[in-house]
Amino acid sequence: MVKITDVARHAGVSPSTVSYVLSGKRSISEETRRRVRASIRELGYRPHAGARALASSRSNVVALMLPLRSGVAVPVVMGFATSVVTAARRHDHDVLLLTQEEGEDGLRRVADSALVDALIVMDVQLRDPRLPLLRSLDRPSVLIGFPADAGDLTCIDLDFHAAGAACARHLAALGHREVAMIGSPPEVYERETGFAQRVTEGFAAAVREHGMTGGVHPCEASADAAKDLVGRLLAERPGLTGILVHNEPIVDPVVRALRAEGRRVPQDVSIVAICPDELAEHADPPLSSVAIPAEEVGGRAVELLMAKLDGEPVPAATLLPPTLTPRASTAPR
Amino acid sequence: MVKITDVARHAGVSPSTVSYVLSGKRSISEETRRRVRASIRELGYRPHAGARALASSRSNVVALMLPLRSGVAVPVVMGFATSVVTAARRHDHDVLLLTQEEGEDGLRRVADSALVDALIVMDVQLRDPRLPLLRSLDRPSVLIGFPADAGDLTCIDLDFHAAGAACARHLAALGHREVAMIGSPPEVYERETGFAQRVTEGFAAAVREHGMTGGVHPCEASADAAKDLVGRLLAERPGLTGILVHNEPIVDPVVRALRAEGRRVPQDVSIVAICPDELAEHADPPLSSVAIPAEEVGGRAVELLMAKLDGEPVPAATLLPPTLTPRASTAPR
DNA sequence: CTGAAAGCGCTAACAT
DNA sequence: ATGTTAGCGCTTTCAG
Repeated sequence: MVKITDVARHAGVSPSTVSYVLSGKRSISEETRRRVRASIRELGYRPHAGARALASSRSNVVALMLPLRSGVAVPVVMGFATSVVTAARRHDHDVLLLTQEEGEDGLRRVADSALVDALIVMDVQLRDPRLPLLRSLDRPSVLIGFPADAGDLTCIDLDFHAAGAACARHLAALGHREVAMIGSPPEVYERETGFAQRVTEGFAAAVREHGMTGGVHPCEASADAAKDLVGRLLAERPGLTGILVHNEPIVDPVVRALRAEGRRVPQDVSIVAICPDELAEHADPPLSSVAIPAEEVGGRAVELLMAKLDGEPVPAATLLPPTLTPRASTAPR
Repeated sequence: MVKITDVARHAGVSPSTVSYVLSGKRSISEETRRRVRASIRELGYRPHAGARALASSRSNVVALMLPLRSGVAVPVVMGFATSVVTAARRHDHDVLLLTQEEGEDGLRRVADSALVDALIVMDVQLRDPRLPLLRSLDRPSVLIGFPADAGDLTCIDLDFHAAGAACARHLAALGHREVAMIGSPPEVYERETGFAQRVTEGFAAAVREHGMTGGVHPCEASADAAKDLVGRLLAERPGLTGILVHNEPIVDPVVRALRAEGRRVPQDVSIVAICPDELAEHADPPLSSVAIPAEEVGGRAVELLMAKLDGEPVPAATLLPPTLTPRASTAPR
């Protein structure tokens, strides 16, 4: 194994000079830098990560804890993970993968053993048991999602309130007056991640603001429940022409239920969804939708983390503005 | 930070004794072990990962390189990743996540810097540029998938030949005599991962063996191409009653095309697919299928790696037997 | 069964 | 602008 002393000897300098050439932490003459760089290349030198971590108390690794639980869309998680890795590499960091299953112990383990310098935690619940732990760690962290009481923890996520509002506004702009939102199962609004609640609020506020009528209807994630609900909605509100669906598994069933009731999409009823792009694109018809910008969330989360590692102040909350992509499921009334 | 000397002092022993209690590399009296363990717990001691790696030249971290490219099913990749992490933890190892994008340089970087002890590489191509590199590294690795020339590299994957055969056998057992396989796009058979080729061979062999008739038809991954091909097949072979589809994106389109031609599934034509369970379950009707056992592949890959790290010999090739799950898309002729 | 002590390879004062 | 050197915290001979 090639070590720093080998490089130093080969370049005719001291080990510290090699170290400084690498870190750029002090000025080096052009000539010396050139020689050292050449030696490094020639010998194929790679600093030993462990030695470096020991001496500098920086591992240049960040932990990323991902959820397994169904309920979180797999493509979203993957997109998020890859963008975190890519962004981390831009800052010369690597990513250690943890599963939600490891929980607080896992986070404590990698933090206390100095395996990682910082942590990113995805799928944060409203009352997440990991929060007190993260607060107690001496290492910076970023949460994806907003817990009930974030305190001074750094959080980032799609602005779900704005997403709900954007969907209502989209329907309003198309001339719809009577709308409805088909939401997540009731229990999701009670515990879980809180974003569901925010969508309903944003939707309701925008409905009011644009002088439309319509409320929010939680719905179990089964095709039968969707069919029932759609039937009921149509019966009770004959003038209904626009629906926001925020309940991934029943996006398709809702459309099918409408057709079964003799309504065409989008000619008779327009549908907007908050769901992964993949789902929206492959639906029949392709759905106008707001997607979770997984790539951007991941990238930004890393930027926040790096700023914190550098001791820079960062905003406690970052809300990413939603983007509504119009597709074939919405039309003017 | 609590260090080993703190624990040693607290327990009234030497640092090396603490180390040996932790590693179990030499016998310790019951009494001493008890005291040391108590001190460790009481002080909340965690060995510094970097220091440990430096002293022992073992980081207890394995690299996992995952593909981003579309074409590899996202849920399969995720299932694989989580099973690798879970299995690695059972062996007291952590997992460093790399993206395919990082390529050979990424692998070299983490290996040469001693960041990782071993590597798992997914989505291995027939002629993969990473193979020579992996061979040249002084660290053990396991490949998911079989390249054209594996040499003595350790590989593991579903036995795709057996999978193709199992599907043909399933149709034969149901009494089908005229069958066909709708395969991947032609270019997949030329380069790429080689497994596509193996499916066709297994299918063809079993068709012959069971005295059935039927060939393999590559197909572009578009609904139109699927429709064309189904139309042609039905026209040319009026007696056709069984189809194996090995082309994820067009599984649904094939079923729809059959219906458009007036054939019911499974009453008129039986369909078997080689695709992720998720897709098969949600199809209409749910598809009899062989899935890639992502969980098992991940777990076994880690076991192989750990064996290699321990200097134990392992088989160069591991082929996991396929499991065909009968669902609603196949019926007796 | 346990201790003492020599590094592992690198960084960061401290010098000059 | 560069060199010298004292650790970083742990494992592992070497001794007993």
